[in-house]
Amino acid sequence: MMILTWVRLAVSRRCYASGWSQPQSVIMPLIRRLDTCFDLSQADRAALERLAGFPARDIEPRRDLAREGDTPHHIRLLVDGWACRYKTTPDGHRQIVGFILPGDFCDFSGHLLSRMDHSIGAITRLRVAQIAPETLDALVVDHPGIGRALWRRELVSASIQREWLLSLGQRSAYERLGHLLVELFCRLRTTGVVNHDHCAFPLTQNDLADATGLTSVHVNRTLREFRLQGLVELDRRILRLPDLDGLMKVSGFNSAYLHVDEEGPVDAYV
Amino acid sequence: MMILTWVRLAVSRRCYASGWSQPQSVIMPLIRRLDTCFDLSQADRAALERLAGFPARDIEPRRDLAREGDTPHHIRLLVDGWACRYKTTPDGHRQIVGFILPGDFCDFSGHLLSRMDHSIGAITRLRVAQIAPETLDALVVDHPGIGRALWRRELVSASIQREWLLSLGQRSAYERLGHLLVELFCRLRTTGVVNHDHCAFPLTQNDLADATGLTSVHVNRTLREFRLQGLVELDRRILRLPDLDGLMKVSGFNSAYLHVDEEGPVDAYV
DNA sequence: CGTGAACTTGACCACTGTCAACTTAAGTGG
DNA sequence: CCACTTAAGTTGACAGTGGTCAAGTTCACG
Repeated sequence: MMILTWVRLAVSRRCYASGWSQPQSVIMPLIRRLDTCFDLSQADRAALERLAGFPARDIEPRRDLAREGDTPHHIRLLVDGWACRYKTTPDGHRQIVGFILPGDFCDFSGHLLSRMDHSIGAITRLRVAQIAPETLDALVVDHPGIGRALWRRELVSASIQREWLLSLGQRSAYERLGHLLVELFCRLRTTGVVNHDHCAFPLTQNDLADATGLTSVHVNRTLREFRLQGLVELDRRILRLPDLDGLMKVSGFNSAYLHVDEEGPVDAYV
Repeated sequence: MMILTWVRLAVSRRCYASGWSQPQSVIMPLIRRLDTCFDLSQADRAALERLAGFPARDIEPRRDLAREGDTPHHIRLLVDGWACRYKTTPDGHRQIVGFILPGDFCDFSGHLLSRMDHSIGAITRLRVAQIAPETLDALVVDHPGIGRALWRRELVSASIQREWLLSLGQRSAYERLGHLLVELFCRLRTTGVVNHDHCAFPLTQNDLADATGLTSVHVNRTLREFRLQGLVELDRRILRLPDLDGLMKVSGFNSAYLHVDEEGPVDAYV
């Protein structure tokens, strides 16, 4: 109880009071993410750290960062907060197709493809750094290792999308929701915001519904079942997974698709 | 396993019977695909054409090219035939997460990520060219335009995956199946195997079910409804869409996500 | 305290899955 | 050429997962 209260305060400070990331650099979340997954040389790290002073700005929660059809002119790096990629059908149904966590790029692909094929929405208040394409261009030319790491991050995103397709197509509501919670928990660990068995979790049941292709009513029913079984506690924006292994088991979770701690081939081209 | 024998020129009877064009060279499908979508310079084209004599081999229909967990050592280019990417749940349900058409690479991402996070299965008999990573490496170093085109192809694949997520999560069985048929029809046009309103279509109703997250029984029922409405005729592996615009309408199809005929930013980095 | 967003629950039901039997098509060997 | 075999397609009866609708309650915040 005491712990939960402390975390809640920490969450508020982190997500809603801007200025959390002031003392640190805007680039730290990115470095941390690349570090845990890939092999950056000292020179690569140093080059990245030179971006530390990059200007960042805040985005209000529940606002759109980009819309389908936009042509992005900057490459935006999420420094703090949660965002999501989503698409809508002509008749207005929304599907969240991915979550963007600190250290992820927002419109990396939109830049190469000239138009966004999906929208990006802020879940919480966001802190976003804008990087000019030329800057990133120069960086990857001088440091192929960084370019490779960034591309591998894109490929991991594609892998996660494939796992979501498996979830939406073949898993039951119960497995689907459990799988998503485990995935987010695992990904959050690499950003260092998980304490033991719980973490800040700003998604509403409606967000979870849009991500799993369920209705919020059914998400609610499913969460109740998880709660009764002692597998998930989700209350006041705090997610607690008291039995992570058990939850992984019932949701058919295998972390291989996240490609964590995986070395790429040494001779890989950029 | 290197047991499979290399066959240089044999094109399967089945492929001819299905009405597929005979490939002049192993690299033509790739050039055609890159050409229709992106801007290749004359030098880029020439460099690609120098790969024309690359050895290709045939794969039996319904065999796996790769399995989840494999570490691919070649980059394989599909020259002729249809393949699919798929994943399975622990309890054996299969979800097709994408189709690989002539001119597509099979294990581009698997190479950079060291392990396949999904399997690749042959739908028809395949003709596949194996390209050594070093060869492709040298190619993209000498011709950044090719590298950019290849990466944009990967990003288009990711975009298609997102559209599938929208389908699986938010569209009805009817819309979902119609949407998939239109998508495949559009993509096949860029490979030049579509005649007016029909084309060879080797997918079984079971394949369609695994791709749409439905059962084959329900795919059958839905196809019947399309047939009665004069929107789809699918018989003996020939797909006919007599009213493409009508089918697009009822399935909520908007081709923007395929990023066809889209120019990227001129200053894009590789 | 008041207000709105988020959450919760129950009653009802439809879209799609399951099961099973049958038909048709395509290939195989005698 | 035909009988046999097997995969693919077709249909009906029935069931269940998850959606819809509607009425609450709780919570966060001004």
